[in-house]
Amino acid sequence: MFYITTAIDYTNGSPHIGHAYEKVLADVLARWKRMCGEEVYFLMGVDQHGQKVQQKAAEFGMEPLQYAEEATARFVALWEKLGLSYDGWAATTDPRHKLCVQKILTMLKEKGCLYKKGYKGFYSVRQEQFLTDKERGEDGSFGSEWGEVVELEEENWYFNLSTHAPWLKAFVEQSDDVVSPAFRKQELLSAIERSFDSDLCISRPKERLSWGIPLPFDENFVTYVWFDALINYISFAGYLAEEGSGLPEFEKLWPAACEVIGKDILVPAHGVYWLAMLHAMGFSDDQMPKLLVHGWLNINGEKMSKSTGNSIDPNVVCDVFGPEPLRYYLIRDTKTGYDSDYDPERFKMLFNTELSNDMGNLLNRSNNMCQRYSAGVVSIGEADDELSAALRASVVTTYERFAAQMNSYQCSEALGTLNAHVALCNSYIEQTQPWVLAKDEANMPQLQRVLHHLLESCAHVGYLLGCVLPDASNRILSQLNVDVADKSCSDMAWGLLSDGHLINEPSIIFPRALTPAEKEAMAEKAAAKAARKAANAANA
RNA sequence: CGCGGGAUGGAGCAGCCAGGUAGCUCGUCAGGCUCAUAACCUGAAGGCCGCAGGUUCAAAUCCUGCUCCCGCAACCA
Repeated sequence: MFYITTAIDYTNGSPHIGHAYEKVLADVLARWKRMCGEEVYFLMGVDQHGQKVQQKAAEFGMEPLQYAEEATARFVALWEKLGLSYDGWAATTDPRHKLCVQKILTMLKEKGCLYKKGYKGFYSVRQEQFLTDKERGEDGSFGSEWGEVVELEEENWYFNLSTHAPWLKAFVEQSDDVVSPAFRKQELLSAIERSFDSDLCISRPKERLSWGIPLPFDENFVTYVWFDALINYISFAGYLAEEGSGLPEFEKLWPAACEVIGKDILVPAHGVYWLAMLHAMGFSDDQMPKLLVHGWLNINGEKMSKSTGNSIDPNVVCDVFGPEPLRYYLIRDTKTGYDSDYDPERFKMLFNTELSNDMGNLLNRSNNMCQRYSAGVVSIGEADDELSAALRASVVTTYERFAAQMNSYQCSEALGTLNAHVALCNSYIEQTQPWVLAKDEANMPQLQRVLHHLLESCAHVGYLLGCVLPDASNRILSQLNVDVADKSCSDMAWGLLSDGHLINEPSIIFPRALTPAEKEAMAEKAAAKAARKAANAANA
């Protein structure tokens, strides 16, 4: 079982393109594992409690639940649009989740992991949060942005994080795959150091914050939103679930094979709090989830932020380019784990070159020639030649490389592997020159061989593309009249097309995205080239 | 000395862990082809691999020091 989760998005605003990237990445991995024949459970969701939601709701004169549900609807609508194939939905206001959180709190209290303590500090009434020395200005006072600051003393419940720190440090040190990419480990280890001398406050007094899950043993408090949110990964996997809850069987899913998160929430939330929480609940070392940490999509090298107004709305991008081109761009132009830069020009370039010119055009020209020279019928002969053998060998290595790269989360590189085979096919056409072969009936066997090799290649490309672009994959395979629905990746081998196989009419899979001005510029360029050629011919 | 990431032809990146003639995509230029979405194929130009030392027969790659950029450290994928 491959249990994959994403961070649950906070419902205090609208999704931006970074949210979309994370979900598409997880979806691609989930689809890939399904293609490999593995059983997959893919969980996504929303984090609906907490202060920011309560504040936002108040701003709009709404109840927190109503506000959270409206925000949730915006996320769900985008996920629909992007074709995400999630199996479970984790909304933290779900009663089943609340029950699980409360059971865990009770259990931890019984185990002696929770305690109540007073805290005295400076509190910003406007921002509704405690301030630390870091918020103090040069002169030691708090800036005017905090409004009225009062010294406040209150009691709260704490989780004994520091008690688990030595275990956590040892666990992370010896593990070579708890977090990937590996370079994040150092960052995590230094964050763990900081947790040695401070416990985690896991409650908020109700008079300050009511929008949360009440502590089962102290009605005056609600649960801190991170403590609530992190539990979604197990609550919606069926942990401590009641009979008839409709949730999955926990023992089948856990531990999560892959929890996809952004680099900002590795520390302290997932790398420290979450692992320590699980350990406190009694999960053993081999029951710890694996974290896949991705980078950020920047805009012109700068962090995307609502305050500077450079946030990109994925809905708009979908409307302009379509959801699948967006999926392709996000995966292709981002090296998993690192930051990347959102650039509409590169977006168009990658789509037009790799998908339209190379892959789409390959299918189109292959299909066209098959229609023209062989009435859409594939025939398979006995003879062979070196170029064709090399093409078949490439299909084998393409599967091997693609699988290795996807299994190590290098999705962009996997698409590069696919493109390399496409380029080989285009080169194969130039070398075999089917349009020349077609001129002489005697060359028919060779021509048939070339067409067969091209179309079979296209079918494999279309199949592998399915984890990133499911819709385009279906269109390619249906054009080739190939059904691979019940095949897993390991079943795939040369021989999808049998002798006499009939393919369907060609149609453009990836129409080039060009503005009228760009089209005109291309036409001019082509005309100039033709004119130059004519002049050369005249000179000769 | 807080922590992490980055600096490679005009642009974006790979290569670095396991030293050995610098690779990919786009762009530019020149050819070729006409099956195809004015697409495709071939070739060329363009880089002293951030700087300075060191180790070595040999350094983009290992070591030391430095410079510059980005992020985290403080609700935010």
